[in-house]
Amino acid sequence: MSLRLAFMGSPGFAVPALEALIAAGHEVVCVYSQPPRPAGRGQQERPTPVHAAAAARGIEVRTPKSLKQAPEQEAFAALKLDAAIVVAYGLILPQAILDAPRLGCINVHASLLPRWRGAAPIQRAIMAGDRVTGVQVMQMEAGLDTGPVFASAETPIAFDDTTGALHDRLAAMGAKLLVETLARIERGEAAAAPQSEDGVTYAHKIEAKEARIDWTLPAREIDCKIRGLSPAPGAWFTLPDGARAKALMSRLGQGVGAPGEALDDSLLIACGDGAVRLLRVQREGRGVMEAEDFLRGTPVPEGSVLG
RNA sequence: CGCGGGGUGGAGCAGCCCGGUAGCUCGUCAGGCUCAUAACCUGAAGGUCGUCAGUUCAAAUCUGGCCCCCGCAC
Repeated sequence: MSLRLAFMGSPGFAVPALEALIAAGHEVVCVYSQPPRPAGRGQQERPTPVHAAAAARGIEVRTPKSLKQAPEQEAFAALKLDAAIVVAYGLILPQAILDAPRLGCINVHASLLPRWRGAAPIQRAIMAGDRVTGVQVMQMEAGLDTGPVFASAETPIAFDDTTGALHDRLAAMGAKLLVETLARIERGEAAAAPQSEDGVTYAHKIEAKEARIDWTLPAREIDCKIRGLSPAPGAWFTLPDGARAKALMSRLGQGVGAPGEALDDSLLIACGDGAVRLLRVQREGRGVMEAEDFLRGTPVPEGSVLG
């Protein structure tokens, strides 16, 4: 059995889902993704990861800036889909789009709803110190990640998890769960349960200014922020010489000192409460490296203070 | 052409401004010391200095092109 589908997604997180659908034998007739925009160093236009993956497989890619206009909605309806699979697409889907496919629009979301509805569920879960998270497959509604849930899968968040690691794990889990759930829906065996009305939280997009480390905060929070913002955008601070650096991995440590003060020669840094040991660091202009390597080029002796 | 930093033995860096026989920390290998060690001592191996071309008696160092990596902004 196979369904006639459109896939709507943009970042790397969505690529495994697209590939899994194809591998499962579904007919992905069209892929929607955010339009290429000048971005990054050099301001070159870059297609999204989903766009690139779809193009590489010869699938038609559409990149409308909005789906609110009638022509786009008509073009979508003309696909005569069984369902549209939406994974981190980044555009609001008007009711006309949600209603067009026979089975509606089905979404893969990287959190245990209703916790962390919104744009950055993986980062927010780690930053908040959650012990567990997961992926869910749900029926889309007009509201932001409010639809009833078909299926979910959980995974614990380890003390050394980063957004990067969790992202890859959840992307794979989501792809698998999506294919399994789609099969059940196809057989008419799937039931979607409404989300709880309690425990709703929103995973707001990560803003540049919150990536700076405030050493007066408790070590626990700083550790979670470092891992939650790793590898991108990366929690940053300033070195004694004024250069900027990112902390990509850390571990809670023990010690007391003025916020930002190095308590030994190995990047044990005092926070407002407790201390964190920085395990992976990147100085501006240089590559990411383990603390041991970093310190060989940029010593941070006990007593020096980070900003 | 958005702004900027960088490519030097396996790793991280210095040397470049003021051309002249490649340095530091670590790692590796061998030997020594030690009850023992990731500690200490001695010795060794290992580098076309990203790449192409130019200037020069001489280029890691000066000039130009190209490739790659990264920070900021977006």
